[in-house]
Amino acid sequence: MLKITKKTEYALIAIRHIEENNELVSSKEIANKYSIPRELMAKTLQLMAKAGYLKAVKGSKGGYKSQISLDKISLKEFMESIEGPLALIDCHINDDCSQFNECNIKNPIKRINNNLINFLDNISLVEITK
Amino acid sequence: MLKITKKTEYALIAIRHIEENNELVSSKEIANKYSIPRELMAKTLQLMAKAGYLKAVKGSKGGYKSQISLDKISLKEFMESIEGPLALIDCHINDDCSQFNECNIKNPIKRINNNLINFLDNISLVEITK
DNA sequence: TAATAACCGACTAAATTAGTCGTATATAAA
DNA sequence: TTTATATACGACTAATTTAGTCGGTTATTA
Repeated sequence: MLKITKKTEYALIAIRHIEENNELVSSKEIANKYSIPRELMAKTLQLMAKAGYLKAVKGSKGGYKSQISLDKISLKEFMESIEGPLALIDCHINDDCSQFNECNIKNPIKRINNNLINFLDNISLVEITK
Repeated sequence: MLKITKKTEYALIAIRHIEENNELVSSKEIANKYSIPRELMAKTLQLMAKAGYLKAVKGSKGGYKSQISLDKISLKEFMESIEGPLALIDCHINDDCSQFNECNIKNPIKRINNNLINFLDNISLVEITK
């Protein structure tokens, strides 16, 4: 419960590593260094490139470099671009909960959810490098 | 990611319902009203009774009643008594992560995790009734 | 042209979460 | 004293989500 996924974890490890390297860094290199399955690391980096956080360079000697300022990105934004919208329970994303009408906690949970999102939105990615 | 479980959700629904009823309330009654599987609701209520939040009364005409003041319990405390210790990633609970030595985000994540726990510890269960 | 790296989708495996079932015990009422 | 109904509890199955793998393509360097 309340866990972050490995994908997100790997993404954070990668973004910190890349940020601390001026050179191009390959997925293989990161996977090796942190004992992360190669394919999974590769896929995650591709997601991050797609989201605009990284610049990808193909071919031999290729790899990734950072394309962002960590202090401009919130943890919330970063996580959502990797995993999709965050919500404590699903009815906050898709309104199709059959129990919805009777549910006596939807409003309180909604409120707490918003506060949580806000909490994550106030944490900048720079925090990861400290 | 970052979801709360149905068990926790059902527990919150139940605690609010019970709190707003002076009489004994049975698991069946709650399960019916909120379209929750009976057995699951029953099990969850048993957990809550074990944790001391509810008083259980056996037998026909039996059920549960509240044994706490919601404002005395934090969301963190409540969730943990139902689901066990909260942590964004497992290495914060059991120290046996094989990637631990190389991990470059363990400290930042630990910090963020503590802040999150703190956030939940500052929300009282009364919030659920508002 | 060989080696290497990003790219991408489909797939399988593992783990967690959700829900079920059977059986025992306690209590109230017919 | 029997029947109905409630909690108690552990073992089990089903469903969903998360983690990881595989095969093939494209781009670049040497």
